[in-house]
Amino acid sequence: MDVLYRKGSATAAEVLENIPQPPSYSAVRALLRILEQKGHIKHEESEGKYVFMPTVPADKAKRSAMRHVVQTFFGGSAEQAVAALLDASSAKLSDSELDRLQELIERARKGDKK
Amino acid sequence: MDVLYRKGSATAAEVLENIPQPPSYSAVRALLRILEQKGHIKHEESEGKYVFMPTVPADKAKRSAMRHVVQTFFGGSAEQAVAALLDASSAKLSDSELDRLQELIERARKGDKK
DNA sequence: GGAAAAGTGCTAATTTTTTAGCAGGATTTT
DNA sequence: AAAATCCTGCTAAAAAATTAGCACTTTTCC
Repeated sequence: MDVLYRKGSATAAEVLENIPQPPSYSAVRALLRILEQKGHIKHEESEGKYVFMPTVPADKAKRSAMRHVVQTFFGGSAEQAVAALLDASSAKLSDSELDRLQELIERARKGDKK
Repeated sequence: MDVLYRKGSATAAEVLENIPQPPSYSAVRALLRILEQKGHIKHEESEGKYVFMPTVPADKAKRSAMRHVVQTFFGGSAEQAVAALLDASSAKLSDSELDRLQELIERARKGDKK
């Protein structure tokens, strides 16, 4: 699933390539079949290949994943989660990115008009 | 693992209680044994019970989990991740929390002195 | 102190995953 | 167009996870 969300979609071979300690090609195909049975992914045919993709749209999945991490590791505190995020990648954030974040917070403060 | 990180530590029975669609008690015990074999958790004995806890300290696990989500769902962009976080829980953030976040960003901007 | 309850260690059977490998169809290459 | 390659569908075997359940020890309760 991670591979599919990272890439958006992928063939069985691509999924295999993107797994760290890869199982066999057979196992990947079997897994993709099971995931499809369970409704987590679907596939389309393109040039004779099957291209797999998640059934749950990326937005939903993002929120869900975030919520899960915040719940599991930060006791539900978004503040602490953001702090960890900034801390873990502070070097990578440019000034302009920080500017945009400031603005986001301002917007969150003023109202919840999405 | 999620249960253990959420609660810090737990007995087999507690783990079972905290799993949504719980498997059997036997399965939980077997799983805990396997996780211990693999080195992901350890246990201490307390009043005759085994109390299980993660071997990887919470800090490390937090960062790792965050990095993983940011990589998988936000293409490595911490900014987008923060945005999603704020968006998903904007209603829940108090003014004082937002204040602290502003300050965190300021600190991230000025220097990386941890 | 003794009975009941709760917890672990173990075993064996069932179910699920993982694996290898082959037949057949489609694509690509030459 | 023939050959080679790639990919799916399938089957069968091996490996791993899940389950139930019993013996034994430790706690708890009366």
